[in-house]
Amino acid sequence: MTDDERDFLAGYDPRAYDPVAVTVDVVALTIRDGELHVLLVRRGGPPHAGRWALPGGFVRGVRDAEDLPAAAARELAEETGLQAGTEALGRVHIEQLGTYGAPGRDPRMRVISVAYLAFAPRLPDPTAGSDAADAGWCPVRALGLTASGAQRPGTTRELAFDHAQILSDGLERARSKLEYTPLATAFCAAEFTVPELRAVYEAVWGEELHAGNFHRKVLSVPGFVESTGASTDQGGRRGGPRARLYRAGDARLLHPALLRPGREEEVR
Amino acid sequence: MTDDERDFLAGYDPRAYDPVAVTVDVVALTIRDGELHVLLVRRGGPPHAGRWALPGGFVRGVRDAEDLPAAAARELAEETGLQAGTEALGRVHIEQLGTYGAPGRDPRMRVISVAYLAFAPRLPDPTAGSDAADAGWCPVRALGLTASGAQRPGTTRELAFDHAQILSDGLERARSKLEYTPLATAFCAAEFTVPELRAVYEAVWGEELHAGNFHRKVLSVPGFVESTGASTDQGGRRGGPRARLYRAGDARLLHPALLRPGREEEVR
DNA sequence: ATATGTTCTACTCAGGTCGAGATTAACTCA
DNA sequence: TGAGTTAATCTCGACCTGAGTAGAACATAT
Repeated sequence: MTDDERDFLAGYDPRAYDPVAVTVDVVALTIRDGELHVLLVRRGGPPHAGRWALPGGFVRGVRDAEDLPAAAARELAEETGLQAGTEALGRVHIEQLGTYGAPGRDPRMRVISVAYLAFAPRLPDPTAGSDAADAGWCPVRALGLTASGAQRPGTTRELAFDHAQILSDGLERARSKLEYTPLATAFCAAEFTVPELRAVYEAVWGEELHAGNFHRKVLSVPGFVESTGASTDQGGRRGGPRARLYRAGDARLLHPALLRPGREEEVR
Repeated sequence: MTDDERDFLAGYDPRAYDPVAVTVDVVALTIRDGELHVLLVRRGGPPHAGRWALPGGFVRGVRDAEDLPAAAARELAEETGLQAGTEALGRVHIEQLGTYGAPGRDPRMRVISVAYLAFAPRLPDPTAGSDAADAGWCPVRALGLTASGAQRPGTTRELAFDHAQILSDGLERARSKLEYTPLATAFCAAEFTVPELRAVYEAVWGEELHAGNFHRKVLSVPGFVESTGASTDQGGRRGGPRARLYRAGDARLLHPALLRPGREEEVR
């Protein structure tokens, strides 16, 4: 049977072809207490029972056929207990991350996973209203991810399947997108201060930034933030003047970009 | 039936679940006669008979299970007549572009396509040795793509399915990657001159660059190119001194980046 | 109330990069 | 031989960056 004949058959009866399952997995990131967190669910049954995994599920193919971003939004809504169409879910930014389909990544069968990346302001705890056995926001730092996408040995929360690699790719994407898009505003409330925005960058990049230069650059990028004219009611927790309030501007790209410091170690 | 029960069944017998087919499509780009070209095949049968499409095919799921990048390389090799493992194919850069799975994008059934992007130096014409009815390198400019990814009405070569959108995404990825990676060297021969490298940037970006500034920036980026010490045998076609020869360096990221000019029109 | 420390915002300064143009040398073609 | 073309280098002003400083506003402790 040639490829053409096989493709022809598969075009009209996929059951005659090799069975492949498609899932959607979500890397949902948020910031809690100044630290970056990812949404994880604990697997109830085999394989990898008891391990933590990214929320996900099979794509509905024909009945209730849904687009891939819609499937990702549905998975996120199911795990976080947020109702679709809610204003809180509407502020969530969702984008495609990549597709993972290495043979053997799921021991049961051939599974191809389309991974999505979601950014959101602080979301509620997913303990209530979720159909997963256990779910929660986990500090990314506690997962012991290395630069190559593997987990350091001895990590308490071992991720299932190749989810450590997917999460690592998602983190790199998020760190990179903060540089040249106004994505950081998706982590903030509707109105925010420049120091709050700086805290987002510091949490995602994992390093402290120069407050003065950050302030100057954010305000100099056209369309990044726009002033509301108001200020915070009180000063900072440990003193300082009241910060001015801003909301997200209409720019989709930051120019000039806010580049990460310490990128001297070019990958060779 | 709840989602959990359905997932359980699908985990062990995918035929009990909604049928979804997975294909791999390839956006193969090369430069011929100073212009950017994409590899297209003409569809023999319905749907979209007679239209041009990106080369692609179904993923082998269980028998001869192959990884997604391997499937993309296989599709490219089949259409171009290049043998796998050849040195010419080894110089081809392949990366994942994105996954397209909107319901109805293929009228026959639910098809989810994982798109790959391939860059290569000038490859042979795919007329011989290919199993497709017709295949060839098409100038990207002739397809009349708009910024939003659609084709201008009246274009002679109308692309099948959502392949105009996929190609448009691939072009934007390629243009962007030239900025901060040494990808342009993948379009060149093993040894090349700075003007040849500049011609690659001009072909992909579609605009002329300042020769002097380009020269200075390429040589100032550490690890981008390294000198061979040799020069070309003859000067340019229409005169001029002999250009020095370089080969690709070991950098994976360009710092500082070579940004596109005229990006003032930030997307708002 | 006063003192002390913290934080937001604004400003300055040296160094580097960028775009645009000019210049010199090398080469082809008529 | 002369004209035109091109590679490679240099100059110059505008702009951006990181680092540091300074002042004003605010919370907290004494």
